[in-house]
Amino acid sequence: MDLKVWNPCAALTMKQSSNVPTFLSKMWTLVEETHTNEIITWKQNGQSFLVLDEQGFAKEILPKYFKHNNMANFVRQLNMYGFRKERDGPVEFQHPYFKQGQDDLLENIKRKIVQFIVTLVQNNQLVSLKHKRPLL
Amino acid sequence: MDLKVWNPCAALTMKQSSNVPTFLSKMWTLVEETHTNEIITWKQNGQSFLVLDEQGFAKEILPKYFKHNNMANFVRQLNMYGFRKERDGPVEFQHPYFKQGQDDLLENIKRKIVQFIVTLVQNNQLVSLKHKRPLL
Amino acid sequence: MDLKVWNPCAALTMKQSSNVPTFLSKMWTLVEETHTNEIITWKQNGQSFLVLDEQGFAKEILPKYFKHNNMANFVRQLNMYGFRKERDGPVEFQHPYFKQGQDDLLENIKRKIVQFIVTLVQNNQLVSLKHKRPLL
DNA sequence: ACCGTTCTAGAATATTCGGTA
DNA sequence: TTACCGAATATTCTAGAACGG
Repeated sequence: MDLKVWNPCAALTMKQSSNVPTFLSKMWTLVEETHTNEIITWKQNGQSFLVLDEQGFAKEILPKYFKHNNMANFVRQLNMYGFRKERDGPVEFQHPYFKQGQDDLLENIKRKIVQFIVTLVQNNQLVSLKHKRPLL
Repeated sequence: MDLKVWNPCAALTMKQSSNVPTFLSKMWTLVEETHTNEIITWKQNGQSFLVLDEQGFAKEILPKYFKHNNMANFVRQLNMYGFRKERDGPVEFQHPYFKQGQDDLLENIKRKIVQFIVTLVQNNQLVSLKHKRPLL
Repeated sequence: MDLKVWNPCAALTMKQSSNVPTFLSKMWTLVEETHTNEIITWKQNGQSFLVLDEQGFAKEILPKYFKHNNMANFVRQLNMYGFRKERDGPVEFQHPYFKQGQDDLLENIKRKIVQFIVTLVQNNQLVSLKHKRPLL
């Protein structure tokens, strides 16, 4: 098996101290990066981002930020955070709170929770056993 | 072995992020296209569309939008969405919500569901086992 | 807009007239192909297959047999037919009836059906309305 | 308790083949 | 005969689930 060089410490342009999950701040950073615009970049209007070179993105960009080099894993995370893919066409994802130049919106993006737990919580059937309080 | 060139990435005039199925937005787009009016075009009143050159449509237009080049497949989709063919005359299809210049009507067109499931649901014999609720 | 070349008509070494689904016969054929052994090939024991060059497989092999060029779509089909991925290591999938040189075993591989329908059928709650018979 | 990685499955539409009214 | 439909597989996008950190 080949030797992969992980570099999860690529310089982030936004401070990691905020309450924004690591995935979101890393992803926002790598889309903002201008010297990789041939691979991944904002769409013209800055309302979504494009992956122009899926191969290069998976093998060169991803391992610089995450512990893997698979596009499928990246997409799984995108969906976990509510991003949607543009159908038919080049790889394009969007989220109402993921926009060019506005990293302050990222904190509005919430990671999805396991659905059957959400339902139970909504039905007041599930509480935190540790702190004895509702979860949502 | 023959080499077929599919190019399903023809530019769409509608946003794909809408809730309109891909087939409808693609089809509406290709009928609207003016530079292919010799092959497929709106009827004079804009209430239905005509396929003037079936061969050209199948072999040149279809593979630009879909992953096939068969007229029969296209017609199957039309029927799935409730389009009806005009008897007697050139190839002409119509649907009450498919009109020239009005892509906002497309969202009213509903795709048919597998019939035996529809019937069972109407008889209240089919529920989603996952969510414990009727499917329709 | 980019131009993609689909060639779903690559010569098959097994006759398509059998009752084996297209996906299985195509996949068995492309694994058997010796001139692409650098990209995809049988494991030494012939009990599973390896994808050695995922990038090349997705962009060069897949579109020669199927109407897409995405690894994810290929994996979805594999799972639909019951193939399992080998954890930890290079891309390796296996199925008890998918073995080197034995295309006669392929007919034992069954495609999965939507699960909630399977359950209903097993409970004798779902029949074909057309032919008035159980569906399985 | 939450996030990240991985593999598999759900669900809707799309393509194909063949049958029926 | 022709238009339409049934049903299975194929393609696409998203979610479930297990596990570890």
